[in-house]
Amino acid sequence: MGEENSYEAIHEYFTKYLREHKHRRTPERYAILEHVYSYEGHFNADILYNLMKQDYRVSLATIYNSLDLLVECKLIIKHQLGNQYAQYERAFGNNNLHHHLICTNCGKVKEFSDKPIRVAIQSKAFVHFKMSHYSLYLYGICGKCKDELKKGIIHIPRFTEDSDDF
Amino acid sequence: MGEENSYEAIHEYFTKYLREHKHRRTPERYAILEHVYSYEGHFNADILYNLMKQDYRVSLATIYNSLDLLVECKLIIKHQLGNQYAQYERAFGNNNLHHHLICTNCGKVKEFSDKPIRVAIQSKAFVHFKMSHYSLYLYGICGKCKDELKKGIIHIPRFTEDSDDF
DNA sequence: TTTGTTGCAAAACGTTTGCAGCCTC
DNA sequence: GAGGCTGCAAACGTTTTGCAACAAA
Repeated sequence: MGEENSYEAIHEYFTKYLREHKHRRTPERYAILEHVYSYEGHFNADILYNLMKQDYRVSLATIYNSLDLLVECKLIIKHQLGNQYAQYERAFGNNNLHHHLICTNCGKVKEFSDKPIRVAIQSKAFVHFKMSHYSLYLYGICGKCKDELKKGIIHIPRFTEDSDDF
Repeated sequence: MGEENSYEAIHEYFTKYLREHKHRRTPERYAILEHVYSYEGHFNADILYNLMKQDYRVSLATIYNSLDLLVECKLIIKHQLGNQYAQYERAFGNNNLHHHLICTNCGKVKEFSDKPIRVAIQSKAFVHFKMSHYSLYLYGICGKCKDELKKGIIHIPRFTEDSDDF
């Protein structure tokens, strides 16, 4: 898609995708796209369902169905960060070139951006694999939890050959 | 398994962890650790359960309970690659310094290793976040599926385990 | 003895599916 | 008019939980 990330461009892109794949252009699908693209940050199916219920009659099944479709046409990105709700975020109009920090203690998710990492990953090529996108999750302990856990810290010996100094 | 010394260290580390956290050293926990550390590659709770059932009386609940414990003490790594079974792999004695290629068509998972990527990620430091480990997943289309898609075979929503080279 | 852990079964959870009717093409 | 899509509810598959019995501390 072009670099114009206005909502009209998104809408048009979706229309083109639906038409080319012989999927029907239903009002539900457009309503879902609209809500998704006016939502800042990460959301899940339930959040979206409850948000939409306020002013639109839509079922959870249709939400899931449409989210799949939006993932398929790369308008949104799906993250499975645990066995709770899958998380989604829009792919355009958002700063989507980010990675995720996940606190293994409290489960909080934060985003960060890092060019060297991005370059290293994107310059990787495979003979028998065509990369479309990637997800990088860094797990650890956030500042808040670090303070709270200070009492019970145990020493963890490293069995790995490479030592990692963060 | 030819790594007697290694396994002794693992066993000892686990014992220390259990003791320091005031968790009981039950035969089930050691049996699970043993099976996990003699399993090559990725596995899930169900695979482990069925494997252990053959020569050990253990319940799925205890499997899950113990896997959590092993994740907690960093003896195994957990991957949530979709909303199917969570996948685990041992953290030591294995080449765990790898990333994952995931085919978005057939769901096949393949490992690869890349030093520049590893270095870029590991050299990253945060003020309010202490990284313990990370997961990098590259999504795309594997060679096999690329060929099949070319011939018009559409979507194969299957999760396979056989390792073809990417 | 105390109480953390177990096996078992049932419940919980997010997601998918079956179906009758609706609506896009 | 055909059949893809919808809402609804029931079913699904994975994981967690409640509980009585057990066993490690």
